[in-house]
Amino acid sequence: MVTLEDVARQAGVSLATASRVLNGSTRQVGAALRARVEQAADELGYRANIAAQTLARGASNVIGIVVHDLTDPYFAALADGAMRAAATEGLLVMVGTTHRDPEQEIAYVATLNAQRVRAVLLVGSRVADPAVTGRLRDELARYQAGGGRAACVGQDLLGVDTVAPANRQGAAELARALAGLGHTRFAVLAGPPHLVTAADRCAGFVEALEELGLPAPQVIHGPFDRDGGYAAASQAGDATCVFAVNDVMAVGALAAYRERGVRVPDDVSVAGFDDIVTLRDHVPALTTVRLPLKDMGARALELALGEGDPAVVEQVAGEVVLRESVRRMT
Amino acid sequence: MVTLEDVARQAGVSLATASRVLNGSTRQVGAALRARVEQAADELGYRANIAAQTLARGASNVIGIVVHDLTDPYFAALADGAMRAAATEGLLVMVGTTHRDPEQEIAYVATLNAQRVRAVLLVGSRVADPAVTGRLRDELARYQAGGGRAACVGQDLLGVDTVAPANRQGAAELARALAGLGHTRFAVLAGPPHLVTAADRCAGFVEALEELGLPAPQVIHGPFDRDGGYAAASQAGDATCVFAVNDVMAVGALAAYRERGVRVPDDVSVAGFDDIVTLRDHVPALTTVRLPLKDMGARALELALGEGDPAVVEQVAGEVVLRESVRRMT
DNA sequence: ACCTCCTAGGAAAGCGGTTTCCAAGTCTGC
DNA sequence: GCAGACTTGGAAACCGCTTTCCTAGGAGGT
Repeated sequence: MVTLEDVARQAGVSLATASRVLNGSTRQVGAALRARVEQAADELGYRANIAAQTLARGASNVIGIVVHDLTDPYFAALADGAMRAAATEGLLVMVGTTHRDPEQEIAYVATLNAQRVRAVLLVGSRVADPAVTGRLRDELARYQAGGGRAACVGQDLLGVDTVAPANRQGAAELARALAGLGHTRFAVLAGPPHLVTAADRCAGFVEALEELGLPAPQVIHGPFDRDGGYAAASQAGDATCVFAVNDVMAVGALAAYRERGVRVPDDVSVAGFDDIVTLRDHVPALTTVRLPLKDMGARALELALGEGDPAVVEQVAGEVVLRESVRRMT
Repeated sequence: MVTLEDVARQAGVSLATASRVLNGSTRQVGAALRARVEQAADELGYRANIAAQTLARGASNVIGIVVHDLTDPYFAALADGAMRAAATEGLLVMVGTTHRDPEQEIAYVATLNAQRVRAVLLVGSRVADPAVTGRLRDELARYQAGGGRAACVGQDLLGVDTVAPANRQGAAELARALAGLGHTRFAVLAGPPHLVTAADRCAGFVEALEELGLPAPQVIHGPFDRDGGYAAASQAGDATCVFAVNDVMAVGALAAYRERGVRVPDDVSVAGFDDIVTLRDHVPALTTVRLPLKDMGARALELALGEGDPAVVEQVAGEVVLRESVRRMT
């Protein structure tokens, strides 16, 4: 590899001058030398060694994003939002996927700390296990002690800047909207009990029904993905309306009903949560709670990069979107 | 930040010993000292500075993946495959998205070169512009000259290891299958003419029809995404069967037809390409050409990491999957 | 006992940059 | 024409870690 020293030698200048010309500096360099250096760099095909720059400058230009699963469009949208924001700041992005293993998340924080990334974004639901959360907090604290910045999209459980979707309220509004259509017997495809996002959405829904004086819904737990929705739908009893705690599960549920000849929304109404863009052409169109995922990702990055000393928590409201997957009861 | 020197001092050993204990080495360290070092590191919350390690070792443990658009499930699947493979090798991943701008791709190669990443994966279609391709090749050559490894998922236009989906053959087989159902009047929602993947799929389809002695299809160009498919579908004439060069476009086309009251497959048959998993619950189920995207991503990483000196090109066959979005003509 | 060979530990030289600190030269203003 | 203030270029320290090279001590062989 060609180094800055090679360039300096070829241009007949000192290392310092070459560095100032090529890699930015407050200092001026005379036009003649500048030209010589630039030509030398070009001839030699010089590329600065960023590891060396990072070491010397004591600051890196990369950020880390940790998501649960990139192939889940929910995370893809959040990550994309954050990555666009990062790109406008001239930052590079390291992406880690945990495949929903909280231990992996902790490990990634450690690794990203070792990389001395400028900021790390933890994207995705927290889990309800205090031991795991505690260890993650410790790891984050260690990172922050070294000057690292962190933010989270999910729940405010880590003591860092957080973009928190209003899962409870969104689910509650959805419940009221569905109740407003005349439904009274509900089921919730609730996802895993330990996933806070799933639990919050479920709880918000259940509470709203209670406030409305409606019977408690049947709550069916299972995986948080398409197949989880598919499986859970098969266990739903005589509900007229089924709430899957995310869109991907809802699509699984719709598939299950379709296979069994249950018509949606005629026989049963189905609603999801998130308003995943890739699914907007689904038939029947999914009633859901829209979350501005890209904005949330971008906002999380802003927060992480920002100076705010006390961790800020931003609630993001969801918007109920009624579409054809639900019907009015007559 | 806590440095290795801090740890060494606290443990009362030399830097060398601390390094050997904490960051791996061929050399043995006595149990007593080892324990002291580990305890000191733990007490101080030491995390190795990877920038420094990279510099000292002259080799990094990160790879770069450049994709067009992470929110497109096609790229998400490919990237996920590659990332899983990377994880098993203990490699970290930097992801760059070009948003379909070839200049961005070139810029990323330069940046990843500067990062001295172990390998870079260029995921996604090449463009038919020789000037752009030439500049990208130059940048890759510069990277490889410094010992960098590269691979591509797409077309063999870069002189690097390549995983090449058999777009022409896949499209041709699809054409024969559709013709076998009795269709004779086709339209192709062909995507952008300069995108090689789109062009290949279109060409393979057109050629196969020609070989079958069928009339040439109507070819409609447009963007390579959902909205492109939507728009293009609106311009299709009296074809009984429409081939969208990727699934996402096909879904857009289906949406357009649905809105216009055109029934699929009764009034028109629609086929796509890729077999995107997220779309497998679409109604009507999409006829398509299945590509093993995750495997392709993983394979590309293997190739990039492998030693093979002459660049290897691996064709990946697609498999025609007939589903309900097409009908047999009677 | 004595010599050789191996081993564990430490000193120090890089890795490729950035940046401080100097020195020399160039402009000002009077 | 000269002191003083700016510029510009270079030497060298330093960023945090790895690794080579050296040394001293211990094990093993005879």
